Amino acid sequence: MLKQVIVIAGPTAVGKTDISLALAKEIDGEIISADSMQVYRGMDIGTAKISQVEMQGIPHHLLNILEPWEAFNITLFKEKAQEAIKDIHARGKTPILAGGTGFYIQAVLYDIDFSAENEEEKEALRKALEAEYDDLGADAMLEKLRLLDRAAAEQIHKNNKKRLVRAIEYNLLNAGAISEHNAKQRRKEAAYAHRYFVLHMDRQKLYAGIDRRVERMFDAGLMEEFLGLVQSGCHEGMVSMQGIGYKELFACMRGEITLEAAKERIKQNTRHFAKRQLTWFKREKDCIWIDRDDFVTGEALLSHMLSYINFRNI
RNA sequence: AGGGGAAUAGUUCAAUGGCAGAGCAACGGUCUCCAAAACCGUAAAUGGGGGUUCGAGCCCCUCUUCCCCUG
Repeated sequence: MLKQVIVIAGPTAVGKTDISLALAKEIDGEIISADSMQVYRGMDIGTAKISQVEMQGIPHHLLNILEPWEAFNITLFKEKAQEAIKDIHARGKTPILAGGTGFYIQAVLYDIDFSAENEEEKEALRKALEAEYDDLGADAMLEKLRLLDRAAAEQIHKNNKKRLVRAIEYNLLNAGAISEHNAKQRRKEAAYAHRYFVLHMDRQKLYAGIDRRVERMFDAGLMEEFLGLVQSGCHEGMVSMQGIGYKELFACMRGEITLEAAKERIKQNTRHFAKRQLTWFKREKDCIWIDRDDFVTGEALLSHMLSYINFRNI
């Protein structure tokens, strides 16, 4: 019989943190953060990370596990999340996977297979292919992929350098075609008995909330946090510094744009991000969509969610 | 009040009197090793009224609105 996992997802700033906490208290759960940026230590304000005090004793996993100069990716996330789930189950508790990175949630929930490739070999090949893309152009690279994997070439747009390069790379490093691998992964059944909640609200309200939250981040010292990270050696090339709320501040620091412009850019990027998150969740199967506006109080929302959770047969 | 200038998509700007375009925003989508990343698509405009012309965003008259200068 499959073990249980609760998922709480939704766009940024919709209020996942509060609800996850409330639910964890109610069902004796522990929270696993499904977030690609909150894994980094020292990036607290810009990622809207929950503080130690706010956790109220509920264990949180996968927060602050890396330094900002370390690289993080879905393979690492999946590994660590699965470890945490196993550990929580072993202690008789319920794991609550909470966060906004849909890709990460999917990888864990469906136990997506990320083939073990030789890291050094892969990195070298990727660099070479990226250089080739820049030299020969998109059309030539798409043609290259077409010869290796016709189906993949039809699915990937030639302008999407990252994915085009990854597809060629996969086909050169592995026995099969990436299109077949992907098709196989897509057919997988969920690895856990789960309830996949997606929180959402009126788009205009969400956007207004995002704008307010960015203002609060600056009031709370986002610029100081950023400058501290730069001082300790963080630069634009790092994965962590691709985070919204940080990447925009480099131009500001160099005097290329004003602080006000940087703020606006952060708001804009966050709104775009929220939209992309929603697009992802819309495509995900078996989601229970919860409109926050339908519930006046947190208690009402919580009891609604609990009505979906049956502990004998989830 | 007088003089001058402007008015094109939500916005910033294009368009010899000859098929009104672009960037950004909005909206929709893709996604299986950087995913807070990367990429794709859609909709959307000539301020109102008259005139000249085969044909007007463009020329003329008028109204409206905005900006600048003078008092």
